[in-house]
Amino acid sequence: MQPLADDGTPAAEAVSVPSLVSAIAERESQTGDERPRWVWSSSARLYPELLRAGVRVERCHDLELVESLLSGYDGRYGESRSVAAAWARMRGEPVPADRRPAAEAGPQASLFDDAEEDEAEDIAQIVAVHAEQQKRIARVPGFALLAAAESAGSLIAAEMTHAGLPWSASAHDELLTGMLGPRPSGGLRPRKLQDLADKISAAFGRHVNPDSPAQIVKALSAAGYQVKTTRAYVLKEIDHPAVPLLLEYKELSRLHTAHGWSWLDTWVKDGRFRPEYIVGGVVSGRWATNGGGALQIPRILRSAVVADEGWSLVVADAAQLEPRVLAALAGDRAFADAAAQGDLYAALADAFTPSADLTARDKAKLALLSAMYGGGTGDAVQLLGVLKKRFPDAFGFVEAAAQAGERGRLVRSRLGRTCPPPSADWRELTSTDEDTRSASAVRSRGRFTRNFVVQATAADWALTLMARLRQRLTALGDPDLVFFQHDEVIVHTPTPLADEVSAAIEASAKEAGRLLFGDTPVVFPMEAAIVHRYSDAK
DNA sequence: ACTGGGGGCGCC
DNA sequence: AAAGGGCGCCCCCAGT
Repeated sequence: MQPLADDGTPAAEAVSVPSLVSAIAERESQTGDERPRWVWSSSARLYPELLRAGVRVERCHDLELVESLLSGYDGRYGESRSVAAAWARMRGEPVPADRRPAAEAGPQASLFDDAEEDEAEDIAQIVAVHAEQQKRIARVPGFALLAAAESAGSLIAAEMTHAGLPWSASAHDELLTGMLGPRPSGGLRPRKLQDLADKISAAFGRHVNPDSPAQIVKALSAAGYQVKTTRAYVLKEIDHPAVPLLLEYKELSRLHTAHGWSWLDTWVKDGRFRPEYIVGGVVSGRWATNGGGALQIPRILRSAVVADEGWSLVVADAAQLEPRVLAALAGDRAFADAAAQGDLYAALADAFTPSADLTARDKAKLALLSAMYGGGTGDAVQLLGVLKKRFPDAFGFVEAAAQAGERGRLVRSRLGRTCPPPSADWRELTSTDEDTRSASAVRSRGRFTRNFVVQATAADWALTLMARLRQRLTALGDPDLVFFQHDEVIVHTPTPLADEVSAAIEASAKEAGRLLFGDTPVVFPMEAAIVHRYSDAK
């Protein structure tokens, strides 16, 4: 493994060093311009080992992530993004198979110790692929920022795993015990769940496993209620004594299975929750996680996220991010004026008439969500009409994205992240003659591209925010980014620095807006709460 | 015994 | 007329 320090010299010379970790540490300990942008194949594979050795790097260029972005832009999705594959493609040679299947190419693989093995990266390939990527990046406005932000994200992801989210196992355990009863031994249900299961069977007058939707459907049918699914919102409409028990069972059962004691045993060590974040794991640019369900932590468990003594959590989320992104993207003057306000939905409310069950603000929110997600049943049809009339450019922007999708075309985020092309199956389903083509497949693709432009640009914004914030936090010293969930961040900081962290977050949010959209009236408020427990925010 | 699709639901 | 974006994780259950 031979990362290349790209310090501006056109042809870098290869230098052998006795210890790569030490060599990187030494360069990073220098000041200002002496610190390079490290060009390497993958932060996910290489950076954790550096962090364990106590070395942080300021900047990098992650060749694999950038290769994914570039090939996606060219409409080639899912092809191998390894340096060797990129090298072969640029020379028109046969693309070698990945050495390791994607599933094994995780960050646990270490490349520092076996530079002589076949894992060794060829520095000539790295130089050439990097140069080629630079050329491709320069052709697309915004892509330089996207590549830099994605690469910064790859550093942040590894650093967040390294730092871990402060997690109180005892608070978590107490919460579970309070809600479920004492921790059961073996594979038994906790007492509270078993009680509910017994009562559910009693209410139906027959044995019913509440974990089995099929059994619930049958039991309800026997009781005279025909349902197709047993989702909570369907059950809520049914007047049967088993229903409240089932709803309570579902909620507690989910807590137990997804974030119960076994989760605690598996994921929390030494007061830290360390999920593995997957940068670029979602096509829209959102992150995914591998194991731990880090992006689906139930709100109730936020009381287990507790700062260390003398430290605080600075919790901040972007308010109404996606509609603001739409406003900035669409350049709709009237809509952007509303998005210049602290409460965008309230600012739109005067376009809507309140009804018995919905305020004008509720209606504005519903109309916007429908426009961005492709919904629009019942009431929303009329609300969408209002949106179309009052904010034609904003409405037209998402409509155009939907139409592009329905025609099989690609759409992109502000910075150029591109949606995957439709599958061969989709082309087959939608390209046949009028009688047999699948209208639902066409519409489904339209909903996807309609949402993509907004969700992916929101991800552009969030990633840019994170990159800027990371730089500001480095200047402050001790504060650690410890959590990132789409439009929300948590920083763990010595309490005396908390105000400065808050200011850094707000400044970074403003800066992200400027970097993406330039001079726009749209604001991106991101107000931070300084708390000891996550649950105390908001 | 294992696997993969589907149901259901947590988060945004 | 109806039409609801993106994920990860658990369990069930049918197929092998």
